[in-house]
Amino acid sequence: MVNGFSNISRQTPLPRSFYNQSTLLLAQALLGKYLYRRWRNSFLVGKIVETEAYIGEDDPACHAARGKTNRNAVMYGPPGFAYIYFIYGMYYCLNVVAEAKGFPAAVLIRALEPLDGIEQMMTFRKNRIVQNLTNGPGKLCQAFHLNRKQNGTNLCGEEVFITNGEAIVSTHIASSKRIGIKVGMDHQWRFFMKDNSFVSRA
DNA sequence: ACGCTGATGAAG
DNA sequence: TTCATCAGCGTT
Repeated sequence: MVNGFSNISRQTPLPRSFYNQSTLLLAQALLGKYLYRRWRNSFLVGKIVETEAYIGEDDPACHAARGKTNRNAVMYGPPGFAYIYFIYGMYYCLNVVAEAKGFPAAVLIRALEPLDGIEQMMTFRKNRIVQNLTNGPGKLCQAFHLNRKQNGTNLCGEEVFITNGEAIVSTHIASSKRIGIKVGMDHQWRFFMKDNSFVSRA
């Protein structure tokens, strides 16, 4: 144990092929996976426990609903890259680009269960309550120090990546309407772990 | 329930 | 250039 980090050996980043699949399947497949963020030769690590799918130009809630712009360009690129955008004047949200190049879709990472580097997360969040570090999309970006500099980052690289994590039983996954949007409410495209206390809301 | 905060993109 | 909007959070 050095500087609050344990010395667990990290797993191998998931390959690009993992991200090249249906956004709805990817959103569920990401549950239980581990998000790694390199920080000063150590890693901040969290288990993904809540996601949302945003799928193509026909999804009115998707940032690509009005076509390609500078802001959403990463979503139109190849899968397995980070789409990070600034929202509400003060927060960032982390998305994982899904599906083949040219089709704009992504999975929003909405909540994590902190696993390693918790002291560093507390510093970034200015909050010492573990429960309150990563239970929301803006919060987890603050805890993992993710911002516009990481927009477009290759998730098969060294700085930010996702590993196999833990196997999840499908019966432990629940779905609901997506949170914080006013359109596209006809879909249940939010997925989360039942009974995990780090999910952003019940 | 509301204020904070600023990038975004559509309208003019 | 102006303006409403916004995939959130913390405090009331």
